[in-house]
Amino acid sequence: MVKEDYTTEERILAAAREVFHKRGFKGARMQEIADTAGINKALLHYYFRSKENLFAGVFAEAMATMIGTVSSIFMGPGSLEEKLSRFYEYHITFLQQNSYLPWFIINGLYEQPDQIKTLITRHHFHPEKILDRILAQLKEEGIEVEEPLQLFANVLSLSIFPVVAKPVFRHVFNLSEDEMGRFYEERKKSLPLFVINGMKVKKTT
Amino acid sequence: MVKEDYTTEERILAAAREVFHKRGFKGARMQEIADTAGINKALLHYYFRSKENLFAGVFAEAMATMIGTVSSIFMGPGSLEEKLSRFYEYHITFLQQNSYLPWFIINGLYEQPDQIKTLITRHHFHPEKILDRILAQLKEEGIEVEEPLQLFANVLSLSIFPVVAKPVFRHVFNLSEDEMGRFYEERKKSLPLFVINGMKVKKTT
DNA sequence: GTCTATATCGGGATAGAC
DNA sequence: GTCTATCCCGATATAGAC
Repeated sequence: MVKEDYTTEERILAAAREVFHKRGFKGARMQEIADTAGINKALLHYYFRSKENLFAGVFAEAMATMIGTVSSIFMGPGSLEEKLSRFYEYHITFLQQNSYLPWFIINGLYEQPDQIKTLITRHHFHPEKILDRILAQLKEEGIEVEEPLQLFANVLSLSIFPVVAKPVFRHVFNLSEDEMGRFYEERKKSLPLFVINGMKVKKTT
Repeated sequence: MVKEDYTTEERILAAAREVFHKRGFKGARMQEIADTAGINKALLHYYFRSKENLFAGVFAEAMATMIGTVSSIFMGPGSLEEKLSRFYEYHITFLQQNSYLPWFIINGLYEQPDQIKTLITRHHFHPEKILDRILAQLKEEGIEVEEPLQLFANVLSLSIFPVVAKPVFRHVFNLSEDEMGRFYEERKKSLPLFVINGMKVKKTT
């Protein structure tokens, strides 16, 4: 699972990433991380003083990766529809390859709220600024979004939730891995239009 | 937190529900459940042999509740639009009052997949049959849904995810409890139209 | 049925040899 | 830098008195 020709520290981090993503903070065992890295527990504590330390690194990386994939497409050029197409194509593919990531992040915020909040602040994650820039860009294109936060929530819910809830879907509808794969492929195609159409007609309250 | 005039067993179950919902299986401590119920640890094991037993009851109940709220509205009368309106009004309100529930269910399936699958089977939960009946009903109303599973995923993602990800939203956008409340109120109103419009135009592939 | 006290074990962390 | 052996706490579970 973990390649041979990396430094010990790199192998530990790779192992920690794998185990934490799969099991969350409380579920992860230092023993399993050590085994995955092909070393022993003592060495974990030699490189990283505590489980918290090890987790912090993995979580910050996960957060940065997630924010990166969400923002990268929208910061580029193109109309909203083009961006949504590229976004869902890119983001759902990414999520399929990292299906534990959103669960890991949400779970982290439930399990270790204070620690995580400190991390978010320390690492200067500012997704709200990215949203602002996206909105400004849309405004230039003549698209005025009434409720940015709602749109933001809608766009992300539609891609992230079905990946997080994958075990529920798989089991409840008794789907194979292949069928789940087709399900996600279909979503990449149908979601952009779904969102665009949903936005178009505004309610007069 | 837990009323006085219930039987000990009821008080234990109420306490277990509260603690498991908040902390998940691994995060929950038998001590905390005992304290919440106003008794001691030994008595937990007298009524329920193990932590697993206690969890099983709570999880089955959560599953049933969740499926119940999702299906109840759609099984009733009315057009799809009416149902969506009532559904989101009812479901998001329910989720606000039980914000740990979806996280608890998803988390349970990540933490204890085998145990949970057994539970789902044993308790005869069949949400896919409910979906079938809803689709049949829609067909009678002249509404043909091309991809039922996609629609199902879309409808649920939009209500559940923003509640599960509440801690992320709150922290990232620095929102107060009141602001989150208004955010959810706004969703109840805007989502039905968002979904209806999203469905209307079909892509010609 | 309910309690106090205790057994038992898993898991994070440390000591110390090499 | 890496290992073995061990400490020690926290948590589930049980024994046994009342």
